[in-house]
Parts: sequence; C-alpha cells; structure tokens
Amino acid sequence: MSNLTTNFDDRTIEYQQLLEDFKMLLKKNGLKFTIQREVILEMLYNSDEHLTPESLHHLIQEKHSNLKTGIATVYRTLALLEDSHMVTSLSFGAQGKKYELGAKEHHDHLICTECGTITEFVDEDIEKRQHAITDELGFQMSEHSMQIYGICKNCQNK
Amino acid sequence: MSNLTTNFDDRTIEYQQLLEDFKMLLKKNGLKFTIQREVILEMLYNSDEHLTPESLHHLIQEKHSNLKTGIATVYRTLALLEDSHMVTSLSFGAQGKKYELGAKEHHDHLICTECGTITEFVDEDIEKRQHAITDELGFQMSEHSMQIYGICKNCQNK
DNA sequence: GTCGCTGCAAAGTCTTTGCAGAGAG
DNA sequence: CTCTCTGCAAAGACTTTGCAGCGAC
Repeated sequence: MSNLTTNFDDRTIEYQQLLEDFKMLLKKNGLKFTIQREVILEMLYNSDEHLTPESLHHLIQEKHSNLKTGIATVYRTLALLEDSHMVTSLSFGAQGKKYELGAKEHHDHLICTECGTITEFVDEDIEKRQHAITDELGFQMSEHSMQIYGICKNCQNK
Repeated sequence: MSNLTTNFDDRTIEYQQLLEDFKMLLKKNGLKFTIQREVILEMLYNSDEHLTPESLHHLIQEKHSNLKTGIATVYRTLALLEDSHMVTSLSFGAQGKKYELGAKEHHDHLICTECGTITEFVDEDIEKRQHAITDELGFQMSEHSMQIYGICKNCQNK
C-alpha cells in the first residue's frame, strides 16, 4: 500500500495537500493566509475528535500557547471553512455544533448518548438508497447526514 | 379504509388518544394538566410544519389570544414532551431547534437549502440497514435521524 | 390547602459584530 | 502601502432560571 522509499508518510502528504487547497481557496477569494488560519486547519487535521469551537480554541491555546488566538477568530475561520466545504458541522440536541474536516470520506455517525462518543461508519446500501430517493423526487441533493443515537457497547457494560 | 358511519374522523380520534397519553404521563409523574400544556400539544398536533419554540409561541398567541402564554412555558413544555419522547427535535446548521410530534410515524427529512421546506420520507431499506449496522457493532439504538440537504424541485424551477 | 405551574424579568450560553491596531500581499 | 485579519469587548440570539402569585387536584 505505501511506498517503501518515501520519508513522508501518507498522513503528512495529505496535510500538505490540504494546506495547498486552503491557500488556493484563500487566494482565489482575495483572502489572506494567516498563522491563525493555518493553526486552526492543523488542529482540525490532527484531531480525531469532532471539535466544538470552544474545544478547538482550548486546543490551540494549549498547543500554541505563544500565539494569542481569540475565540472570535475560531468562529470566523470555521464559518469560512464550512462555506468552502472544507469542514462539515454536526448539530446535536444540545446547544452548539461540532466540526470535522470535510476532506475525510463521507460517513455517517453513531452517537452515544451516555458518553458522547461519536463513531463513524459508511454503508454503501444506504448511500445508494439515498440517491435513489432523491432522484425519484426530483430533489437535487447537495449533502446529507445521518445520526444514530443510542448507547455504545462500552457504556452498556458499565 | 375509513368507517362510513362514524362522525369522528380518524384525525380527531388520534388527537383524543394523544391527549389521554399526555394526561396519563402527567399523572404518573405527579405533574399537572394545565391549559398551556394542552394548547401546546394541540398546536403541535395541528401543525404540519416543524415548529421552533418561537414559531410555536407565535401560533399560540394568534390562535389563543385570550390566553397569555410565556415563551418560557413553551420551552419548559417542549423539554417535558421531548423527555417523554412525545415530541422529537431536529437541529440544523442554523441555531435553534425545530420540534415535531413524535407520535407520527418515524421518518427522515429532505431539507431544501433554498426555501427551507422540509419534506418527510421513509424508506424501509434504509431502516433495515440501520438496524443491521447497530446490531453488528453492539450499539443499542434508541433513535436515529437522517437529513438530506439540497434543492427541491420547486426551487430548481425558479 | 398543598404543591406544582406560570409569566415576567433577569441571568446564562453560545455566537456574531464593531472597531482600532497588526500584518499579509 | 492597501486592505484584510485579529483580539477584545460589547452586542445579539436563543434558552434557562428564580421568584411570587395563580391554579390544578
């Protein structure tokens, strides 16, 4: 699967690509590439979690304590990234949204109502049915999301 | 399909049933049946729309202008109904939640990003796959929701 | 009568906005 | 240099809470 002679692992290459896309996006819109924006993208990339604006802000303060970053900038950047479809947001029953990098493959979510853990999955059959349904109704699908709520294996054992 | 000799249509009977369930629920928990609570249930039942707390509040002020109902009561009642699984809430990208009566059959949502219209649908194949997936992962499903975003037929023609 | 419910207003969250100085191009 | 970004603090939007009087049981 991986090339034995490269020093870059797949993950690094992927991030460089993502960063390029981001810079391109900014340039195309006459926007500027700033350290804050880079750090936010980096944090999103390096986190396996679905982040809230607040948790993302905390993460940045931890990992880049030298850089002062306001929560407002986090919100503004997330909005920008979402508009450009580079990140996707999930809304839950509780207040607030969680964000994830949209560059990842499309997937749906299993959400544990006990511990809050989010597990991702993809099911081809469901994806196919979704397309069949929208085609039938003449609905032009842009995106879709599915959440299944319940109690995960771990929490059931508690 | 319908009984030709009854004077009640199915809809009325359904509502009486719903109301009984609600009263039962209240009694079981030592709570009281108030006019405000009844009106809120009625409005939810008579609306085909997915209501926000605010739109529900407006509706009540319109239809029952004699009754003073505070927005706080709407929130409190919706929370109560949601806790008891009599209504379900949907969260969207924008802030705020929308509520619908849970007594209706389970269904998923097609959301038009142009005009905001929500269309409901059910697909047995998808429902089956969802159960298959959670069974496989040992996840105890309590509920699930699916939203497909895009542009509805109407808006495409504009 | 008792104890929960209600409206009101105040307090809380989470998010957005205005502004003046900082910084990217 | 110009024009966008940023942090800060203030403003907004939505929701929850405290309280005193009201009303269901």
